[in-house]
Amino acid sequence: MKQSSLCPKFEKGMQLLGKRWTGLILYQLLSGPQRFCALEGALPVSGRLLSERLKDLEKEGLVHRQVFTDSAPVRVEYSLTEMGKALEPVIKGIESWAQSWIELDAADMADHSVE
Amino acid sequence: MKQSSLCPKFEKGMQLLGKRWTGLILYQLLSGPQRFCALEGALPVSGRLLSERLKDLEKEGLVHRQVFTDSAPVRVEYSLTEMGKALEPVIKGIESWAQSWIELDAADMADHSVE
DNA sequence: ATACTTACTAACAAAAAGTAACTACGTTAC
DNA sequence: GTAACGTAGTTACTTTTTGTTAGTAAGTAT
Repeated sequence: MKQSSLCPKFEKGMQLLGKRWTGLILYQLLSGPQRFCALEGALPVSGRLLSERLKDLEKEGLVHRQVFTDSAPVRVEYSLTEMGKALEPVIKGIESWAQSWIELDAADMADHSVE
Repeated sequence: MKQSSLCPKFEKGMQLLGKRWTGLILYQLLSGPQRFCALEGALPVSGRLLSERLKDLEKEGLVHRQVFTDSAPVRVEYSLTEMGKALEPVIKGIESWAQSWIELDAADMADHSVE
């Protein structure tokens, strides 16, 4: 293992956001608490990975998981904690950066059609 | 492949930043143009991946690659383009978020010592 | 009883990352 | 002159992470 001269907090934060899907999941949750299947439907991520990422995010304190047993079938709602909400300006920043600078090529367009 | 309802530009941007090391490489380059070996030394990333990421970032237009043949051994300097520099507030935002919210556990500390 | 829903988990194949050794090319040391 | 060194990578191989598909448990609707 190599040593780095970076601030370990920053490095850990980047490692978190630098995992596939994490950013998009947080972005989805910015619009309010959502259920597992809603996230699964909104993002091109499989249930397995979504479950894994949500578990990570819960463990790190960015996301809160609440189970509703009253209604059936059981609902599970995910929402942002204070820590998660604190990332809003960053995520919005990425969004507006992408709007200004990213251009799409044929491959990207293809990714957005159904197979 | 699944379809997503997200803005494809945002999704592409997130996919870019959501790759391992991309964020840290850009962070390093914020402090000025740097050579390959400087980046390799500053980050806990191997030459193989660093080379791969820099190639990606160059292709996407975030990073500029300049070869100096005058001096020997040949130097190669990487620097941020306008597009790359435009990410500065985002990266700084992640940095200050991490400072405020991330806490380190034993595992993270271990990652920062030499093996 | 059977099919359906939600929220997962298990098993396996494919892709990406990690590691170590190697190349090319000119430079300097002996 | 040749052996070792430094830079900027690349190749070959292993391990880890993702992606895909199918299956589970608990309750509901028909």
